[in-house]
This record gives sequence, structure tokens and C-alpha cells, in this order.
Amino acid sequence: MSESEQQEKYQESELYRIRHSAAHVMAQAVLELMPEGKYTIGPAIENGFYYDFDLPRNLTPEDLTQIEKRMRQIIAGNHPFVRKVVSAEEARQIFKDQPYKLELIDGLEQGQFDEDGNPLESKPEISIYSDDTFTDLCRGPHVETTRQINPSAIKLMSVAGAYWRGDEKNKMLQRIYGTAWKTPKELEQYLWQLEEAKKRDHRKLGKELEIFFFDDEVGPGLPLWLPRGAVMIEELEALAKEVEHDGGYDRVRTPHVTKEDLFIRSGHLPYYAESMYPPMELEGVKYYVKPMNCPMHHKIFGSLPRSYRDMPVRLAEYGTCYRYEKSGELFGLMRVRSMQMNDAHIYCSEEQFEEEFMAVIGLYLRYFEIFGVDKYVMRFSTHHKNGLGKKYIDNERLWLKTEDMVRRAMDNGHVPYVEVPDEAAFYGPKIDVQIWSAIGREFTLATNQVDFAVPARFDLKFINAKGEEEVPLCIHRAPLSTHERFIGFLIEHFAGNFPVWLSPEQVRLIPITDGQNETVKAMAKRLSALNIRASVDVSSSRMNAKIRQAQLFKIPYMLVIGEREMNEGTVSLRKRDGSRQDDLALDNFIEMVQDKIKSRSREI
RNA sequence: GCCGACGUAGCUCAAUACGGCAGAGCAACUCACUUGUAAUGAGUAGGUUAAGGGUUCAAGUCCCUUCGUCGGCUCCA
Repeated sequence: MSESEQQEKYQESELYRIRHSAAHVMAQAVLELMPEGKYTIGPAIENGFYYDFDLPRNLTPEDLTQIEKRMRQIIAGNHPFVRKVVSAEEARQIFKDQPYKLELIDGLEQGQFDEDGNPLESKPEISIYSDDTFTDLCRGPHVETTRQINPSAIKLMSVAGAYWRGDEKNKMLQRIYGTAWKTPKELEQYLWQLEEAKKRDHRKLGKELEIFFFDDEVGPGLPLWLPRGAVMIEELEALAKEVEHDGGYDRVRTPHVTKEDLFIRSGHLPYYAESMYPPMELEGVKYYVKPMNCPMHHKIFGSLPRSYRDMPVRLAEYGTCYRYEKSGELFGLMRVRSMQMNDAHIYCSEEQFEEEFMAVIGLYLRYFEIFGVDKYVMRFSTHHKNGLGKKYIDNERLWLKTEDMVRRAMDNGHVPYVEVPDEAAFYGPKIDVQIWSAIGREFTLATNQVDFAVPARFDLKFINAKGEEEVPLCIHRAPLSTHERFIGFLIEHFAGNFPVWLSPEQVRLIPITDGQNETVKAMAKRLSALNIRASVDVSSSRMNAKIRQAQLFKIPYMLVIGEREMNEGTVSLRKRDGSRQDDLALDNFIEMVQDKIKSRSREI
């Protein structure tokens, strides 16, 4: 099912009507509290609803409690929702004191926008819905009466700022988020899910598991990786190198700063100057810290004469980039200012495009298999002709041609995707892979873009079989995203219980008394020599405390060694999941662990 | 960047809707205990309450500024 089909199905559902109706009830309650307030739009969304208001003062948490209470009273009144079709003139009369509604009516009348501000295909009829004392400009649908909203299954969640019509040039409104379900049990379930998600939050676990942290003095969005995090980074890089070696990639390395000219040539500067660190000037020349690697890879491609026999050329680099994300946009490891990208650029001819493109999709699938990602959507972002020459390179013919190539490749390869208009990169269409972690939180990680424009700006060419010069296409791809975002995802996806190969510490050896300390140290040394990440706990704590400690660090294997094991050369294996295997020969354990690591198994 | 909330020991949190001696658990350190699968006991140390300014006899608490984090909006090559 496509995203829009799912959307349609949701809009026809009872839950959607309940949530949309709850938004109206909430608006009534808010306006009773502040009658001079102006109301704008209030749609149902995933898991709930919101309503945006322009109010004379800021809402407080106490207000929310009051509003929620009043909502329950209104619901109990069992007021019917009454629909009425009106003319634009009548609507203007009804909402004469509501400037935002008047603006929406204009949009509806001209057939431009619906009452939620979304673009319209055709001119709709204008309808209003009333219940109790409240009337709203609204297409519906709603429940029949307020009673069909379960007063014990609604909850107001938070107040947030939101720009009118989502445009940062417009006024900032106050948005109240609420959630509504059919039964209190469903509400409870939803709240429980939120709690569970909090426990897996990568910011919390990242600190607890000593993976990374941020320091005020270093700067916002600039993570410091602790030894445990560095191990994970190196494992991911090893994986990428292996996979990219198989895929015929060559590794390259490029500097972190370059002259301004490079970004003028690439065309990035006018589009992205605001989110780049400002330039530094040396001997009259401006240098920028690089926000992406592509221009330098283009230079490497262009540094040698290329024949069709060399194509495709695949240049890979875990490049370190810096982007000046606006302060409010930073979010743990998911949105940072310094990052290392699993980057590569594939230069190919048009004939080679489909095969190369599908090979990249194949990489995604291979990674999904390794990490146990079973739900994903390929979002195919295309241009919109209104943006040509502004957001996008002004060459409609090439846009349509390239988008068609991508569409054909995905159709032929039976890759399910949804098309998202007007979200392409400036130089070409892109595919973002949206995935869901084990708890259903959504992430956009892997991405690739098809660039039909920038190679020409760099005069890139190869000599084709006919002996003519030809400009290559370039596929930008980053299946593992950035280390920052990907590890953030992995922490939440696995709740810190990483597969053995990725675990910062794979084995913890625990002596029962001091008498086993030397034996345990010798065992750890042996494991280390075999590249198994092992450590010993010879602290003065009791064994139980040591186990608890290892358990909290989510170390996959604990080896408990007492006098009996010491004498027999065995170990007592306790796994992270609590299972236990006694009298295991150390050699057998080693063999088992090596197998798990080598196969990158997700089982322990 | 914008709207709002928040910032107390390494971590988690206290400090009476209203200003009155800055506290606890865990972690750390010391000592004792030598233990069989998720916390042994006792003791010690740890703070310019994010930073700066103001009001007050008195500020963690009230006011202002800055920084940072969080919930959203906007943005994400």
C-alpha cells in the first residue's frame, strides 16, 4: 500500500474521526478560557491530533489540565456534530472575527488550499461543522456526537510553537498536542509505548553505556566518542570496507577544508551557505570546512583520463563533514554538526545506471539483513517545476529524464517505493530510506541521490566506445548514513543489546574469589590475542555485584570462574539474556564466540 | 533561527503552593569480608546550585542577560 493510500484509509477510519472531533472539542475549551484567542487549524495526526491557536498569553501546564477537564464536560454533553455547506460569503460572515479562517476561506475559494493548508487539486465546497457552542471551518468527517469520544481515552500531551502555515516568516502560534483512542486501554498502551521508547533513547543509553557524550565547552552538536563508541565506529567501518570491496569500490581520502572556489563551482554555496560553518580567510583566500565530500570526489574522478573501459568508477570514503545546523535543530546523535559519512560516488554511463542503481539498493538490503531491519520504505523525492531555477537546477528535460530512469530502475527491480514530490536535492532526484527501529520509531538513514548536473560543472567526462566525450552520471550514496545517526539508531533498535560483533565489550570474566584472579587474567589475555574484546573484573566487589555490573553494561557474555573451573580449565558461561551453561571448556567457548563474530550473528 | 519548558555532587533525584544552615541513594576512595550467577558491611571524600548581573538583612528558590539541554516549528546537500 502506498503512503497516500494508507493516509486515505486512516482518514476514513473511526479513530481519525474521533481525533479530529477531539481537536474541535479542545478548541472550544481553549476559546472558553481565552475568548479573544484566534483559532487556526486542527487536524488529526498519527496517534492523536493538534490545534494551533493565536492566543493573548502563553499556555501553561495548568491550563492544559483545565482544558482537558473542560473537554470531558463538553464530551459528556453529548452534542451532535452538524455539517453545513456554505458559500464563501456566508463563511466570511461566520468567521468575520477570525483572520486565519478568512485566509483559509480565500484559499478554498480559489481552490488553492484546504482548511489544513494543504495544496488542492480542485475547488472544494466549503463546509462548516458545529457542536455545542463551537463552529469550525472543516471538511470533516466527524463522529456523530461528542459522546463517541471516550473521555477516559484522551490526553493532552504538550504545548509547542508552530509557524502559521509552517512558514518561518509567519507568526509563531501555540500548538497543543493531544492523543485520543477508542478505549482507556489503548491510551494506556500508547503511553506505555512512549515510556518504553524513553528507556531506549540513545541519549540516555549512550551515556549509561559510555558510548558518547556532549560537552558544553566542546560545543553543541559535536559528540565526543568514548572508547566503547570508537569500537563500534571501527566495526561499522570494517563492515563497510568489506561490503564496498565486494562491490568494486575504491577508497579515497580527502581534506577537511577547501577553498571557496570549489563550492562555487559545485553550486553548493548559494544553496547551503547558511548551514555551512563560516569561511576562514588566509592570505586573502576563503576556505570552508567541508559540509560534504562530493566536490572532492569529483576532482579525483577528473584527475585522470577516463575510458568507458574504466567505468563505472566508484569512490568511497568515510568522510568527516561539518554542517552548521541551526541550534534548535540539534538532536542527540541524530542531528549533529560534526559527522562521518558512509559516502561514495559512483560515476557511470547512462547505460550502466540501472545496474549501478540496483547494486546500491542491494547494499541497503544487505545491511538491513545484518541489522535486522524488516520494515522500511524507499522515499523517492522528485522535483517540482515551481522550484526550477530556485530550489533546483533549471533543466526540466534532464529532471524528467533522470526521474524516469530512477522510476524505471525501481519498477524493474520490484523495489517498493513512495514518490514524494518537491523534495529532491538541487542537483537531482533522491531516494531516502525510511526505516523503523524495533520499537517502531522512525528514522531516515540511508540516502542516495542521482546527480545529472554537477559532473558537468566539473567538466567530468569519459571517452565512450565511439570515441566521443561523454559526461558521466553520478550516484551519491550513503547506505550507513553517518556514524552519528546510525549508531544512534542502533542503540535504540537494539536497546543497547548489540550483536556480539558490534558489542564494545564482548566478554567479561568474573572470578568468584581473589584466588582466581590470575587464572582469569590469563584467560582474558588469550581471548584478547584472538581479537575477542574481553576484560576482567578483579575489583573487591562480590561476584553477584560483578554480574550485575556486567549485566547493566549489556555485555553479551560473562564467564564466571571459581575454584572448580580454575582446576578443570572450564568456565561457567552466563549470557546477557540470563541463560547459563556450566562446565564449558574455554576452547569451546572461544570457538562459539568466534563463529558469532565472524557471521555477524544477531543471536548471542 | 523561532515558541515554550528545564539546568542542584560523576549518575538519579530531594531541599515544605510562600526566599531562612544544600541533602539522600548509587558510583568513587579506604578498611574489613573471600563470597557460586542482577547490588556484603562500615567509614571517607565529593557543591562558587550552568555562567554573569540585579532585588533583599538573607536567593537553589524572585528579576534580567548569556550558555546549554529537552518538546515542537522551520531546515536537513
